[in-house]
Amino acid sequence: MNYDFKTTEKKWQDKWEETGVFHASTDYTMPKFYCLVEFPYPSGQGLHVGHPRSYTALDIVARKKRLQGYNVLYPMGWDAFGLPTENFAIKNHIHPEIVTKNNIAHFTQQLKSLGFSFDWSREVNTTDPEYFKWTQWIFIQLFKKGLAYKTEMPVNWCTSCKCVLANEEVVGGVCERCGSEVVRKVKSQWMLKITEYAERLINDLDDLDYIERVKIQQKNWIGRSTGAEVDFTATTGDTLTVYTTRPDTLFGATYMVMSPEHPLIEKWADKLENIDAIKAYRDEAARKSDFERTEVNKDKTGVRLQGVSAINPVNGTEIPIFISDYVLVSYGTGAIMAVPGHDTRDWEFAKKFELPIIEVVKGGDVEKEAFTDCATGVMVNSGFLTGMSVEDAKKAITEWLQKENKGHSKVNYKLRDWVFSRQRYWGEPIPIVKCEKCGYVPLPESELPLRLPMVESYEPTENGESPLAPLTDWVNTTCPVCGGKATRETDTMPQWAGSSWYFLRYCDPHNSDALASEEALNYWLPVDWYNGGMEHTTLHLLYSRFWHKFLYDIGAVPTREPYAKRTSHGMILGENGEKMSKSRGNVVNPDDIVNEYGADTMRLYEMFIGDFEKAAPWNSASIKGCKRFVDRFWALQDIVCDGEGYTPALESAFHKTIKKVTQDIDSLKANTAIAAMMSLLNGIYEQGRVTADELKTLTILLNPFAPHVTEELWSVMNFGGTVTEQSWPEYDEEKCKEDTVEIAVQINGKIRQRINVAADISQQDALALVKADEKIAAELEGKTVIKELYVKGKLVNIVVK
RNA sequence: GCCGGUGUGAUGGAAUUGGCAGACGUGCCGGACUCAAAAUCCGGUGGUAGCGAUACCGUGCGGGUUCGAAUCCCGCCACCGGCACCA
Repeated sequence: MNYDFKTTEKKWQDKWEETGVFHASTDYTMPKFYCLVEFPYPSGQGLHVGHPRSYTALDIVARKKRLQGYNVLYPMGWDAFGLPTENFAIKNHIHPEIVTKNNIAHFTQQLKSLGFSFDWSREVNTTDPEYFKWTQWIFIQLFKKGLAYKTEMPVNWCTSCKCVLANEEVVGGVCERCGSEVVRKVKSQWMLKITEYAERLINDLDDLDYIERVKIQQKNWIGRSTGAEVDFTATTGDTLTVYTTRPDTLFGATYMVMSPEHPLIEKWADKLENIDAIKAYRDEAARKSDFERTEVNKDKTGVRLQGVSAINPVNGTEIPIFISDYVLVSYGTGAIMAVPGHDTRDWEFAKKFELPIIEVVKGGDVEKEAFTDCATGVMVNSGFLTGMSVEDAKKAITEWLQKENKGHSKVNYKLRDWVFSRQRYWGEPIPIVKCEKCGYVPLPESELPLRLPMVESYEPTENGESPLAPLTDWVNTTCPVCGGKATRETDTMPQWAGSSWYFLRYCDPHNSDALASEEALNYWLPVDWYNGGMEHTTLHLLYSRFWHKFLYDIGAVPTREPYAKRTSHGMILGENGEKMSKSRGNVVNPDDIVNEYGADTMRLYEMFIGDFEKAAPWNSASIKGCKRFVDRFWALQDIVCDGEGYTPALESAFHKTIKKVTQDIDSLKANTAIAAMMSLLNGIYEQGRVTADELKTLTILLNPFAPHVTEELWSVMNFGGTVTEQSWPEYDEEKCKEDTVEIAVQINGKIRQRINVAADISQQDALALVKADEKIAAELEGKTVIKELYVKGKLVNIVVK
């Protein structure tokens, strides 16, 4: 009988929905396992074949954990605010709410057709007011603790989205989402003080089970460096403070550079003889886009300040000051001491402006290039530091600065505060009003959720205002504190807001008194296993760790960290090895695969495609192998024989396969788990029959991967109940071993023969057997044996001369 | 430039405390079934030489360590990802 996947898969999906068999239990005495995948943005394009790669992998984990007796939470929801929906809505004159609803319906149907064991009773949606009520609540708590503040500052402005972007959203100088040019624009913006958590965000990584590349990428992004702040005195009497990671080179500082935007420039305006040239340079720098300004290989430019110079605190030398756009206002103090002998950028600048270069660390040739090696150099021309190693000199000079009150050690981070406002409609309204008397005032919690007003037009404005700004009826309000005139904040939150805490809501999704009950959070947190894309490492993953730590600090959640374990899947590429995209015409639609081959085959194929962590090209031809596997498994029912337990020929194979599949699921190697089951299946067909017990074992093993065909087989075989009610099979370590093994026989490391021996044979016996072999005996004839090696169960190597 | 990763048959990929390279799948070749095709089943399939047993070569390139290297070390090359004037 052929396997009819179409009706069978639908039948079981309906049954799972009806019985709610995958709903997580609220029996908090059971051992728990919280298994999480990144919830999708329900785009108009529907599901991508990349989505099921992650969802299937953790579905396998979730299903196996349930069979092992855990209370498993494997939820799904929608990260539904965002620009594509808004843009589609604008173009087609449909409200974003409707667009979102339709997209979610489509996604839901697609996900259900793949048979994932999500707990649909806990579905969350970031655009649901009952959900974003709590997103707004968290924002208010941040505001109350001084971690949300509004400030005027230069921000990244996407010229196409007409909206500001967080630093994390600017990739290679262009907008992460649309690829358009990003320019600098001064705007008043809500900011979140993620920098306050920089140290903890780095340090706490140590105790987490994240794959190494995620940790490294987050650390690099946060960018901690240790150095010193040094106070130089300007000839105006002002203190000009710089940050440096090389305080040891202080004697080699021959000039200073301030960023063009440095505030002291304004202060010194009347003392600067060339103020016009300075202002012209600053204006030019301001006009440049981020991309132009940070282009690395461009020539150094700058202007020397005429009329003001600085005194090097360590030796009293008067040195010139420049402004140049290679110094950033937003990092350190916005000014540097330049040591051209030992910094590549300073060296280039010094060569161009013909400034003196002093060697203070021996080991290179500072006339040819900057010598930047810290490990081997010895201090020279450096007063009391001369003769020290770089490391010792750093300590000595920092102590000296501290003692002389001219500086101190200092840690800096590349991480910047998070720009949190967006000038768009389809996002959470920021629940703050501006009162003429009281300033910024949060809405009382009783007024949450603050809903989006219904509007006719939500097009972005050219002047950079939010589409909500013209709605005077909504904007004008009264101050919750004094009752006076006030206006609402019209910017909305970025898409990353709702996704920063959604995993908390799954624990208790219908709670109207709190983001989730204490009891539920105590039980479910932390997430035991979280899988998602590498592209979120410095965005969602970092943001949500920040929010979680904040919530921990105010006692709203019981754990310091949200996710105990983080893994990441590789991308599925198009058949031509390029990234899948409409414009490349290489997009594979998961619906087509499910229709043609069925969900089980699709799931197996996506897991079998290769190493889960690596990118893999789609290959239509290879799917057949998985389809054959499903059909051959189904056909096992035709060769079921009498008898119990495992047949002797296959007993060890079964134990080994159970072991392999069990371990491989836990280490995210579904590809080799499937290969092992294919091998076992081949072994069964070679034997020509299978016992009911054997079939039961294989069915349970395969169930997490191919849930439909396994349930159907279980049912037609009348094995009783359903597979989901069974227990995960156990293996016996002893029985994984074969009685006899084939070992390789090497002479001088080259294989000359293979022989069968008892698995537990001693070295002595093995060697005796080997030497009795005709071929080996002939090889050894007339040679001197120097060494004999035996690796148990693997090989014998005889070294001869 | 800095950080991380990858490189294995025709092809996707297996194999890591150093121990039989190429598991499993695809494709291809041959056979069975069929009027025929598809599907299915059986056998073969790294390269070179040979009828053959077998021999030699073989994991990006060049060295090294070792009885033994895809795996470890040194030096390169290519590709992918991230960061990038962060002092």
